Amino acid sequence: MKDKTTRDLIVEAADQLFYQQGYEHTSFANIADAVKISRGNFYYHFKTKDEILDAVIAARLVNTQKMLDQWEVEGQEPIDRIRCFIRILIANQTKIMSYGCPVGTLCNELAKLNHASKDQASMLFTLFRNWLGGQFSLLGCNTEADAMAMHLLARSQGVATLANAFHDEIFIQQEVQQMCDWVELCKERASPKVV
Amino acid sequence: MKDKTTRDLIVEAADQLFYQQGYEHTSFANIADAVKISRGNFYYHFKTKDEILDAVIAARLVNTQKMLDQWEVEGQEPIDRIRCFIRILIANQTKIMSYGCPVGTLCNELAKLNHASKDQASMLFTLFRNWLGGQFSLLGCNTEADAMAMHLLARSQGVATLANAFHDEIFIQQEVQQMCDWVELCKERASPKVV
DNA sequence: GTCTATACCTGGATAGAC
DNA sequence: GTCTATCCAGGTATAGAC
Repeated sequence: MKDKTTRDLIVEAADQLFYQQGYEHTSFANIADAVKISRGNFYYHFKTKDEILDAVIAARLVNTQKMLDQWEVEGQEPIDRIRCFIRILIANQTKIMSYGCPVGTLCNELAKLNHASKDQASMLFTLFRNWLGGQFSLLGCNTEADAMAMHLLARSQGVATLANAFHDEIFIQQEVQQMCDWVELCKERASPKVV
Repeated sequence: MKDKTTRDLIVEAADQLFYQQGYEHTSFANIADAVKISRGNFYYHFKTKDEILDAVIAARLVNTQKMLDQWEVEGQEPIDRIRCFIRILIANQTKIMSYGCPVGTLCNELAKLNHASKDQASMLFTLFRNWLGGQFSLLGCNTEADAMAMHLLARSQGVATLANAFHDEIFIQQEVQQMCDWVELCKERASPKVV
């Protein structure tokens, strides 16, 4: 269970490099160097570059789902769980300022390439969307739960894009605070405290 | 004043292609085809691909400034002008759903390439930021004007990213409406109507 | 200013030895 | 399963004729 196969190592390295350099800009040589295997060996594990991309997306889907499951445990109330989501902007702020959001930037790139796997990449967003939608439902925002999930997802995406462009972590923190306030407000509107 | 030079045509074609396909994915051959000149001729006008990128960014800066100046004329009140900004999401929704925001996606790509011109590309955001900041100041939100500009910029970026991933124009329209409502609220808070 | 031809390199992909 | 050697396409860039 502990030692990773070469295939796993390739996927892991590719995942990182695709994030940091972009899919197209990352060559087999780059990945091979990172894993410390020869380029030829590569093709034993993956026949094409597209196959690696698919494997990377699949791995991200699994890891994302795990993270969501984890938040389900960590956050007692729906509002706490939503805050877990918002706070990834803080937790990952250094990376975000350098490379943007891993999901958003990948979707952007694949859309421009009109790549066959672009819809698969969007599934990463769908995972967050559905999970957030579920939390907003639990919060009492039944009819608008999905719209609110999309709204929050969009705001966090925008923050990542601008934080990347301006390298501004104060901005991230301000916006995170505002998003938390907004969720709080949503909750109160959905089930007003009886005073 | 009317006939465009070959250089202008190259910049125009490159601008479009960089937007639709991304900078890296666009080859000289692509641009040459679009302009209907030979690849060789290319190098008479630009020595390297980076030079074309710089020219494209410079052109976008000029065009963006023109657009902002235009909004200054079109919108009587600051709030009308800010609405001009918000509504580009609607005006360009088809393109946005296919290729995302031209500014955000370019900045993302150049950041990953760690390209020398990435800061120049971010200047496009700065143009919007400062202009919006000016409008929010006029609206009466003096101390927070810049933060509000950044907030609105971020929200529109996020909307573009998700609209691209989900190809959802209803979502764009809903979010545009919410942004307009938010600006309205900002205005009222800054200078409350005396009833 | 525009063209053709071409040099040169990188990157994806294959073949076959070990 | 991993390696070396190699092929081939495509992309940047140059030279030089017109």
